[in-house]
Amino acid sequence: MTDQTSQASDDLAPDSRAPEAQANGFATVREARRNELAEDYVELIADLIHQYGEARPVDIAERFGVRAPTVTKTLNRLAREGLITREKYRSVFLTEAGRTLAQECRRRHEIVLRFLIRLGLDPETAERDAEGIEHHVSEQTLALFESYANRP
Amino acid sequence: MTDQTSQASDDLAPDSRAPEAQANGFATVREARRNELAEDYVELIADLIHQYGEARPVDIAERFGVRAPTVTKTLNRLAREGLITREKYRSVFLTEAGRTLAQECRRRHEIVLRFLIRLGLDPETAERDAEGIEHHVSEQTLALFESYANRP
DNA sequence: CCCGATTCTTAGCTAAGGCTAACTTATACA
DNA sequence: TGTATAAGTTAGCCTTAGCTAAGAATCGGG
Repeated sequence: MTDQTSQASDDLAPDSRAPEAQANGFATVREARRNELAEDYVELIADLIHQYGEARPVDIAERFGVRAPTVTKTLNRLAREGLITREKYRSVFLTEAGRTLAQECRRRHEIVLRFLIRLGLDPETAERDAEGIEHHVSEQTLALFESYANRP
Repeated sequence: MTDQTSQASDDLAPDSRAPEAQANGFATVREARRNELAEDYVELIADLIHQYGEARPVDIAERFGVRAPTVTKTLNRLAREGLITREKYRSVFLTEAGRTLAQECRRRHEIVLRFLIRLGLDPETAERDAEGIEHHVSEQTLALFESYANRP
């Protein structure tokens, strides 16, 4: 197995970072992936409380398009992680940590969404893509998105 | 529980789509999340073959920063799904489907990366963010990214 | 006030994606 | 050519995130 990188005129320039750097990158992505669902949940819970005054599992299930037991299980995890508080058979509340996280998520979501729309995307597609993208943008990227969206 | 949306002057405009539309959005995101790892693998395998002439599990493990048995297991899944072929204790090859997917991924990756760099991001952060973002951009967004990156 | 409908939880299944420990195969070099 | 080392696999564990089926709690209208 010989390294063709050093001598190659690589037409497509595949990822040229050292394996370790690349591994760190994937570690970041894996970490982000692990938090995505929690972030989606707190964001939605904040929205529901804002809209309806409370966040009920049944509404969470409907909005996410999953079944009730899935929601129960995930809410238990979020409670374990200190993002929400709850009592059996009652609706859900955010802890201070949960509220903070929700605000961060909302902020990122807004910036990504406004950016995509400003770029020329239709609002529906923008909303869909923002949902996926928001968990994977660094602060640096976010800053660039924001200034693009705010530009005259 | 009363709907405050209709009468509300919502300062932050939380997601105002109908629950069903929102559920479809999340279904899209969940679907994307399910394919992310497979896409990362075929993309890396293609890179390794391009760089070294073959893709060995040990190198895949190093680049992803995971252990060998994890790679074995995932490769088995990819083989089951028809994206790669392999024989025990040998390196990995892409099927036609795998090669096609790898090309798609590479294309998306390139466009997102060039876009982020063009936007002003430093190359390392751009690479990291691209890894996360590339799985969540629609064709429409990709087209906009591309024309932004290609603009004079 | 109570009974049916709704909501929520529990139990138990699947599959993915991590891990370690232990085993097998391949490789390379003395 | 034999054998130590490197590479790959297997077995078995954990967690997460889905699901269905079935049971428990809550709520509202008579």
